[in-house]
Amino acid sequence: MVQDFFDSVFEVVRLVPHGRVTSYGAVAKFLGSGSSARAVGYAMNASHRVTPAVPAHRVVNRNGVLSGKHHFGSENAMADRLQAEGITVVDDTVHNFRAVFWDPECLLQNPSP
DNA sequence: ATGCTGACGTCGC
DNA sequence: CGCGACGCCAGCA
Repeated sequence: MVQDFFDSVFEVVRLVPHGRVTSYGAVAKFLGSGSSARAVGYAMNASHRVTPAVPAHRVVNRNGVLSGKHHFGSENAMADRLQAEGITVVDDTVHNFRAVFWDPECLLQNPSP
């Protein structure tokens, strides 16, 4: 039993591999609530006050757009971090989004400790 | 105490 | 094909 929808989101986001990104809907769907993508996004809002720090910058919308980059203190902070991990970000949008996209369901197919 | 908004996604018309 | 409305959760005025 999950303690909170937020905690679940934080855990999944923290599981995102370095150099990979995921989408709100993917996390929401993984949690079992594909309709709560919005709640996932809002969870990110509270992620900054959670420890350990949640790599919210690795979470983008379905279009691969850095929807919440405005919430990172600096508008370039999110894109800069993604590029620092090897992710190409152009015009606040993740290039080759499909290539760097990481789905939490991957854990179910490749349970890596 | 109540209501609204907000980092999305999916379905319908 | 384009646009709108709905559903979800929590924080904040």
